[in-house]
Formats: sequence, structure tokens, C-alpha cells
Amino acid sequence: MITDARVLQDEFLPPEVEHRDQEINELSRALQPIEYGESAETAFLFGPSGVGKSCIARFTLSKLREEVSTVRYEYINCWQNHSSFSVLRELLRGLGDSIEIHRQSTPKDLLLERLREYEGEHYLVILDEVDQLENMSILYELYTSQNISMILIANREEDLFIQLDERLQSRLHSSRRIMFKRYHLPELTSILSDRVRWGLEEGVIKQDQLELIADAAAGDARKAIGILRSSAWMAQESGSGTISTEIIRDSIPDTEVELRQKNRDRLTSDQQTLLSIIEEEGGVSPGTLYDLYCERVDEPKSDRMVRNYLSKMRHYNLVEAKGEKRSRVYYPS
DNA sequence: GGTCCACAGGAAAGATAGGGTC
DNA sequence: GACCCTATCTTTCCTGTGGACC
Repeated sequence: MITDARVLQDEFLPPEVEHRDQEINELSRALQPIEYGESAETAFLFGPSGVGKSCIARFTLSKLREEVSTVRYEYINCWQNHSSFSVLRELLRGLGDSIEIHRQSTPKDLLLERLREYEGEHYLVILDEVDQLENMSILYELYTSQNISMILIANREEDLFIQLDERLQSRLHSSRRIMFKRYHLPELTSILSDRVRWGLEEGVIKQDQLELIADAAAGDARKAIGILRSSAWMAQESGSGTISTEIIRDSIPDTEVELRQKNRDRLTSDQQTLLSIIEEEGGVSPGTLYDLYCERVDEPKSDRMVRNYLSKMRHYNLVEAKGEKRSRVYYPS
């Protein structure tokens, strides 16, 4: 049934992208100066998860490389690399810099100096989840570096810009902002049709079943492809020649659990304990949450640290906070 | 209106971990 | 092996805010 499993993976880069022509054109225009040996405009891609921001960035970059094969690039996820040091380290690795990079023994300034000294081919940096950076000053350093251009990806413009100092805000004020909206049902259905065409045998799923998946995904392409992937595997394992509606209906909650589990796996042990308490309690005040957390772990972190954890978990929609100050209650998302 | 208390979040200092140097 | 250096993690201290109570 599955002829090419890669097509059903999140990181698959399709040969053609539909329903994002305007966004691709805008990003292409921002990157166009690279074709003439100049720096590109800094481009911001904003929008909720699953609307194709990372995909469009990578797709547009691949098209650019067809024109300018020498352009170098690096994709960095700032959730995994949230310090300036680790971003610089990844950037230099991307350049294949011969400098010995050790986690604890290479001064950040030295890494920055090496990057500034870079005089090779144009270097395009994609910083995904850029709002997760602990220190935004690295953006200023990259902005002012020769031969380096940036594509910055985040969910909400206001959440990102509130973290920038005046110097960065004024520099980035005129940058190109590209807003991504959720896919409409026909668009999502069409995206799924392409994936079916590229990765599944003909006739295994009907059009109305794709619409059912698209409807359940509510504009989120990542979720829609996840449901399709889960359904295809379930059908294949059951030995069925086609994907039944029943299998799709079963896959919808499974996919939600899978996506949630992916986010959960990124949490530390203390963060997972906090999440478990919130899920068990259904809704819990900060004080009670901290008391329960202290009872459950051998070496509890400080309440301030727990607030940091909760802030991060809220950002990733694992928990929800309702009310302010003393009326604050945490709920599972 | 004044006071207390719970809470959020910024800033700075301390603790820790891991690789380098001698 | 002891010490140094540095990034990262964590704690402490602090300020501001707003609800509850008198």
C-alpha cells in the first residue's frame, strides 16, 4: 500500500508546493539579491504551526540553489539550540569551519569572530522557532555580518518583537514579513491528494475520506499528514487493500496523542512531572501545583524555576493558563 | 483606602558540568 | 590530578500587579 514512506513524513520536501504561491513569491523576492551577489532582505515567516512556514523556507531555498548553486545554508531549530553559543556553534559547523568547537571551552566571542571573518559564498541562515532564543542579540550580530542573510520563523509577530531591544526593532522594522494563514479545507484536501499520489498505491483512499481527514486537521497540514500516515500504516498492518473510514476515525485521536507525545518528549523529567500533575488535577493553582510537585520529586527545583518551566510548556500548548495573578489556574491543553 | 498575600517575571549571582592546560 | 575557563542551569532577590479581606 505504501510505496514511498518518506512522503508521509513531516520533514519531506515536496517537489511542488500548492496554495502558497504568494508566500513563495514574497520570500523569493526577499532572497533575490543573493542572485546578484548581495545580501538578502531579512525575512520573517509568521503563522501558527502546521501552515507550512518551514516547508516554504526550505522549498524556496532549494529553488534559489537551482539559480545560485554556490549559496550555503543552515537550518537551526532554536528550541534545541536556544543559546547564542549553540546557534553560533551550529552555524560554524554548517560552514565546516575547522575550528575545534568544544561545548564548554570555546569562548563565544571567538566563535563570533570566526563567523565575522567568514568571506566565502553567501550564507543563508534559517532560524526556526526563533522566539525561543534566550538572547536576541545574536540576531543583531548576524544582521550586521557580511555575506549572511536570515529567514526567521516564529508563531506570532508580537511575541517575537516584544523580546527585541530598540536597536534590533529599528533594524528589523523594514524586514519582510510574510504571514501564513491556516489552510482551507479544499487546500488541505489537495495537499493530501498530492501525498497520496506520491506515496500510496492508486485507489487506496477516496476523495471524501481525504476531506474527512482535512476537516479533522482544522487547517493544520502537519496534523492532516499525520492522520494520513497513521491511517495508511494501520491499513497496511491489517492487510487491508484500502484505507477504511473506520481506520481514519481511529487514527484521528491517535495522531493527536502522537503529536502531543512528540512535544512531551522534549520536556525534562521535572517538566513531565508538572504536566502529569496538571493532567491528573484537571485544573490546579500555581501554589498547589508547586506543593504537589515537591511531594512527587526527590529534589524539587525552586518555584522560580517551575515558573520558567510552565512558561515554556504554555508556549508549546502543553498547558493552558487561565486567569491572572492570584486567580491563575493551569489546565492541560 | 490600606494591607496582606499569591503570583509572574526580570536581573544577577551561584552552582554545575565538561573540556583544556600544565 | 588539580586547576582554569566557559556555557548552561538554577537559585535568590526583587519589583509590579491584582484579588481578598478588613
